[in-house]
Amino acid sequence: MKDRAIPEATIGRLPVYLRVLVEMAEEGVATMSSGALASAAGVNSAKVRKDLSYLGSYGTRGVGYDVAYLIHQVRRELGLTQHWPVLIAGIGNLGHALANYRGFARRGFQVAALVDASPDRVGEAVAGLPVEHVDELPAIVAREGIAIGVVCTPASAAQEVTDRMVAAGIRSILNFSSAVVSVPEDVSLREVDLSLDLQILAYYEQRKAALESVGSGGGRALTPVP
Amino acid sequence: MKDRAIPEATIGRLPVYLRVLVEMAEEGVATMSSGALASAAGVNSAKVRKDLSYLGSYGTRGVGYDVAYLIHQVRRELGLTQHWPVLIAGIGNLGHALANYRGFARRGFQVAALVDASPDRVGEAVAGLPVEHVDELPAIVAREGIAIGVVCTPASAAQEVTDRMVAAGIRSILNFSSAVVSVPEDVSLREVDLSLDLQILAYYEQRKAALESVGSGGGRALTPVP
DNA sequence: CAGTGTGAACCTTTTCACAGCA
DNA sequence: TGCTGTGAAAAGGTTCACACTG
Repeated sequence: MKDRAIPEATIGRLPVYLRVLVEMAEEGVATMSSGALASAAGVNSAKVRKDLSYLGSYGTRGVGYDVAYLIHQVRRELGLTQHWPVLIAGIGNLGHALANYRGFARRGFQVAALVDASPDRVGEAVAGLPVEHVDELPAIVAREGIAIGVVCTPASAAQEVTDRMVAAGIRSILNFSSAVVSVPEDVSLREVDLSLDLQILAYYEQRKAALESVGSGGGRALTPVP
Repeated sequence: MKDRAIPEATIGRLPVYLRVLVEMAEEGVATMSSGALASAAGVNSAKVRKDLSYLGSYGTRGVGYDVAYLIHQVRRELGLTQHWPVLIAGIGNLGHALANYRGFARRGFQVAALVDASPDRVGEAVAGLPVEHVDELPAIVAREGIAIGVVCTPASAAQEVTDRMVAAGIRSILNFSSAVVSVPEDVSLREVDLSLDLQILAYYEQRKAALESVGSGGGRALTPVP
């Protein structure tokens, strides 16, 4: 291990390792080698070792890593030893689904409040929580100690609701709306586009189809490509 | 522009550019510079130019890019000029939300079939489609010409339903279940973990909190870090 | 002796900087 | 003059390979 700077790429993989480790712990596995963890996480073992070495030297040569201890260390590094109250804005289809999603709570993210701009939805109960009006944001953030805001509104409302979140003191925002929004420099923002990976799959699918038609019917026969 | 190999990093950004371009086209913008596109997409302009140069030389020096023409080129490259019938497996909260998600259809991905393993759900109509039984997969894939399968089942069922999709001839799979699944080499697979970005935000949030406590109450005062 | 931890080599991606064109 | 297209430099990330250790 070295200094305090963990590469971004590693941070992005820690949640994956954590999921595997927790699963293994539940199955009673006490110890795991980098190779085993790698194949369960879908990466290679050198990467696992390098990633984990940024957290410290928590492995045992000739044996592997203690699963329970490593879970603790990864959680600590990611900041998952504390609870993070989350607010969801925009209770449409997706907001609904996320409010009910078990995976959040399981990882320490408690959905603590829901807001929407439509008076029709305000008052409705979703996932055991009342939908409140977006005008209440500052009060809700203070009341629940909201740390992270999740934007599930239509694209047209995304920037406005983001601005309101920032004004209410939220400094980490996860944006599911398909609109690019901007935030002040001290606010963390991540954009998730549900159709992005579908588009990437389409690219590779098209590519496969192109290769095949060359190989079979199309032009001259060619060596099939990896 | 050079040969036929577009870097993966670029492929991942093309959908973002496309979204911006379509939005601009709708607002009547005819021409856009790399700088304008960059700031709307949240990247820098050199990256935009390099990315677009892989598609060909479609810009005009001193002017910028023709929005409509560029949209066409990006769509062509991503394979979005054709339609891709999509099947969703696992009609829980998330499956429901995705079945109703407008963003898919808008980008050429028609949700053409829904399957579930629970007899309770089979027959139910969701988003105007009947939920069918997962046993019907081969018939459905043939009938609808399914190109892409989306896994929204609980983690425990993910590998099985994936195997069934592969057996039925699907060769592109998008996995929303929080389980790592494996597929044969000729099948494309992408994993989306909805709580991953939340965990990454937690990491940075924790970091900000740590820096602050050092700056104010904690130890010696320190220069605040970017 | 199996498996970690890590420098060093390698590859990919980003950024710079500027020549060249509309 | 303003903005593209692109080599070349820099940064970042991955993989190799092996010394070292429980």
